[in-house]
Amino acid sequence: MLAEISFPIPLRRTFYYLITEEMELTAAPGLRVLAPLSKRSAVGMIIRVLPEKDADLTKFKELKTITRLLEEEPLFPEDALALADWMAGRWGSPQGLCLGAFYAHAPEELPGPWPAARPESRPDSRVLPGPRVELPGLKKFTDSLAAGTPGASLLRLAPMERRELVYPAVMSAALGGGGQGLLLVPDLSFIPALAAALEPVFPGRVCAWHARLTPKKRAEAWAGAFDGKFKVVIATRTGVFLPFKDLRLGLLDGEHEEIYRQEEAEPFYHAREVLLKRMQALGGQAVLASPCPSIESWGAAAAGELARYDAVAPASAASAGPGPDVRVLDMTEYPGEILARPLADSLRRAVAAGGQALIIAGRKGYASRLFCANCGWMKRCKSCGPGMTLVKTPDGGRELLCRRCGKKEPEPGICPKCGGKVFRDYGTGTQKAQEAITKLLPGARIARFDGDVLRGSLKTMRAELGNFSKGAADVLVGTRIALRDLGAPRLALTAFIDADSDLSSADFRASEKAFQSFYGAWRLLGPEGELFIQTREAGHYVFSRLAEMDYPSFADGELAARRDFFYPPFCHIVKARFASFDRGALDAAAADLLRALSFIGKQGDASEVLGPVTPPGEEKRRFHSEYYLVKAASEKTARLCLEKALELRQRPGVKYFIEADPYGFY
DNA sequence: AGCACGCCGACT
DNA sequence: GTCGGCGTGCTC
Repeated sequence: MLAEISFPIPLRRTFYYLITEEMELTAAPGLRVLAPLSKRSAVGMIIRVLPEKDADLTKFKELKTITRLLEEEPLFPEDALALADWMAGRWGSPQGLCLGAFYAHAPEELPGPWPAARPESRPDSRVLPGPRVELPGLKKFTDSLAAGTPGASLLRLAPMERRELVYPAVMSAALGGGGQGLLLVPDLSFIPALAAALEPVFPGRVCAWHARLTPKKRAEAWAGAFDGKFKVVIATRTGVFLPFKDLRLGLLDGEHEEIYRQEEAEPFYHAREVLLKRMQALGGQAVLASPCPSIESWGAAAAGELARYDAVAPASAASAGPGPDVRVLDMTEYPGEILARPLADSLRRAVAAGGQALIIAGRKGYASRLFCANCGWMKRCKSCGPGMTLVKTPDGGRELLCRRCGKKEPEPGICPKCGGKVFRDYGTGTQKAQEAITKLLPGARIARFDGDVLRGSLKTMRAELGNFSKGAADVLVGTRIALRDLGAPRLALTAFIDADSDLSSADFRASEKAFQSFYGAWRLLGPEGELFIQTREAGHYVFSRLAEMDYPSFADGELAARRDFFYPPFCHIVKARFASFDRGALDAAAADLLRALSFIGKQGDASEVLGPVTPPGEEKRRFHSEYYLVKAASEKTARLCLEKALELRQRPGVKYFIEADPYGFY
């Protein structure tokens, strides 16, 4: 007999090995094996056991034999093989690496009495009731969890979250009948407080999992989750692959956070999707929680795929209470000003009163939008919405570019609204903002936090932020990154100098991210605080319900826009980028791709191929690069496109970058 | 990913 | 004359 083995190596193929007669009794898919591979020994996983006659062995000369089986029963009660296959198709990484994510941290020798110690779990008398939480809507949700019906839900949290109260209540309700819970968090810094909050409910059985564990702690955590010693594991992204004896609840905190997407190294995946798939395979419960859910999840809830619960007071009641004030400033009314008058006045007042302010400027290196100097009219992209950017053409001319879809148009000579002939560009980076504030507040202490400081050194960066938090500066000028790393100060004022730089970015998620930034900035304010947002697009729906921090209104509007412009969750995007010094080879590679994707658009759905897009500024280089985007109407079509793009025979001298669900397009 | 092979530069 | 840089190729 043969075993087909998958190894955690970046190869898109599996290997056949002989198994001994002794192994034949227990060898089965899902078991790890030790086997000679090349000139070393490697751990892999059996994906199939088959008779020799069923395998095509003509391509190689020698069959090796498996050294030994590492266990007698699969590590994962759910089908890890099926999950890995799904991951591989969904994000295009080799199946072996996807499967490897599940067992990469497993010790070669499994701990304890095993597999005997895997009894059915029973209601657990050691689970104590969770804390009492008075949040409208939460009781209904915890009751539904306690009923134990398998399914997935979206839990929208109150603006002031109170996760340390809500999550213990959720875990207690879901696990009272037995089983284990997994709590995934965006960052390891969230773990200690949540662990402390969960400890009273599951005394001695709360465990942490993250990348910085020492090898010993790591082995303990892995084994404790595996054999059921731990009731709840609080983990960062990679925790989604941990083994559990009896996983009943997977709870994803801050489900909108981009950190859940693994894009730096293979295997590529999104922990949110893996968790949903895994809990579905287990027949357990999945909960996605966030005060401002991703539009993907919002859409899934609207489509009935997720049950939505709102653990918040109704918007009307929330806006009636005292809270930070939100003011959207229409910059067409303040032509030429970096800080509009109302913002300048408030800023001066706030700092004079001893308060601190955070000023968010536009991104560095951001190419600004073009608008009419007379009436403020701005050229927008017809097919996807955002303001267009002025760029130089290879022959030295100028044209307008949509940074989102790559559409190009000639530069307008005359404003279609007022007939004006003078156009100006608009956009303010941190440096310009700092100068303006220095001028406005001559005596103030101003700190800066942006890409330049970041690149300087990690220490400088920490120092700047730390000093500001300690009150050593009155004003912090930074980019959006500053929001993420600032602790929890009680600010008197925060302001977005150029909110449009976020809205017009290359990413179709721009509005969603912008709202999340506004929300994040708003949370940093003290009760009397003020949030200012300067924009030339005051009519944009992102601002319409901002005053009440009314996320559902925004999300409904954004979802409608995604439907109109055919963006996720209504389509699946596959991006294929080619790079080469050889123009001809690059063109040939692109032609290969278009040939392979020629079925797109012929099936009567809305699927389409966009491109080629040349990243701006690269037109004249000796080194060529361009990309195509497939907007596929279904996940199935997207998988097919991804598969075909990955199967392309690679032309020499051309680099291929194939990606599912690209976040930024450049 | 490992691991080996192999082909050029700079060192005891 | 060897040590060692990392480009290339292979793994049942």
